[in-house]
Amino acid sequence: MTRKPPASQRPFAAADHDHQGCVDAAVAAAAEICAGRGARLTRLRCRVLELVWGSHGPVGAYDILERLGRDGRRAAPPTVYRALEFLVDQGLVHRIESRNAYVGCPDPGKSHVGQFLICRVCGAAAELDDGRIHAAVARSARDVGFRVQHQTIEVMGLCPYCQARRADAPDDG
Amino acid sequence: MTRKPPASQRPFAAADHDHQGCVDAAVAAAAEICAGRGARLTRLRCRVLELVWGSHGPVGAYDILERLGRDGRRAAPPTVYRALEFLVDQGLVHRIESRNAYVGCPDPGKSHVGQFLICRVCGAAAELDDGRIHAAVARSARDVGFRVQHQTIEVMGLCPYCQARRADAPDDG
DNA sequence: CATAAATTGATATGATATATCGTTTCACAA
DNA sequence: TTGTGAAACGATATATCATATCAATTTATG
Repeated sequence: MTRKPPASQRPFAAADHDHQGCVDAAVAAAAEICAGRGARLTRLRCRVLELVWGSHGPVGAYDILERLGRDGRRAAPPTVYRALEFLVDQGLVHRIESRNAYVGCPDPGKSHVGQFLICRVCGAAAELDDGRIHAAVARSARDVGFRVQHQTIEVMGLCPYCQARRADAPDDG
Repeated sequence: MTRKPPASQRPFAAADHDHQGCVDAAVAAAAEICAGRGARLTRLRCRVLELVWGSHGPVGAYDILERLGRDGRRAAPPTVYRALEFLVDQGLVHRIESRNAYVGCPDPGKSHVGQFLICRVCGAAAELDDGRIHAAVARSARDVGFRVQHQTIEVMGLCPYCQARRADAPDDG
């Protein structure tokens, strides 16, 4: 379907990548998934998905609201939150709890509970789906008799590009 | 210092435990830690710590605010948030990102980045400090060139007691 | 005591999220 | 085509969580 390597091999996008391609791919994948489920990816929901994909970092609901307004579309908070709820339910978007924000899922057909690496400098997020992490959490929980329903794993730090940039200009901190 | 087993062996408290003992122990540990650091555990901060320890579950800042008010103490949001900031900085309290709430650290002398198991039914939280989880996350991040600064790991599910209770009355869901 | 620093009080506001109800759109059947 | 019910959306109001700012008070210390 695509010539790109799988998500696991390109967790962070380069600064000069073709981002419109990311948006288009996300919309196409979403359309296919929703069609297969009888879920309705309406114009509004599709537009919100595009806006979530405005960058590779988590985007706040009110940022999306403001950008919808720029479209000329009148919108209030519930409009955005309902669209986001739909997208999250369909696994097309993930909520980043530690940021109160939302990020597109790069592989919505597959992983629905991932781990997120978020760069403190550029804000980019990468989604991993590492079975070892999942298993380590599951095992540790089981050891204490806890039944896991959902894992929230969000890691803050520096992405490879921003590490390199910092090395170029070490006076920044 | 104490005859209780270590935190790793009692992650969830039984419903009928002596909770005042938990509060007293938390305050005593906090006093000792702050004294050792020259940090000031003022009356206000100590009271907020007690209120965070009002239960074993995460407590919202505005719940604390309301309870401070019941003391007869006039308080505004910044008062509570500043006290919480101090307590979090000292490692006496942790913020639960997925709940926008705060929970006491059961072992503040030791672990400062843990993993949290939170029961959806009773709200109780258990703090783990499992090196295997930490290591799995660190390794996975390193594999993609990400430099980890902070891990947020919050797991929702059912604690042992609520699992047992649900088994007793399976018609609840 | 005098002073500076830390802490707390008080007011205002920003940021995130949901409850509720009326209207529009859509799928589908008659 | 049109009627119908369900889903989606618009609109208003309000709830919930958090911080900026500056004044007053308390504390450590010379």
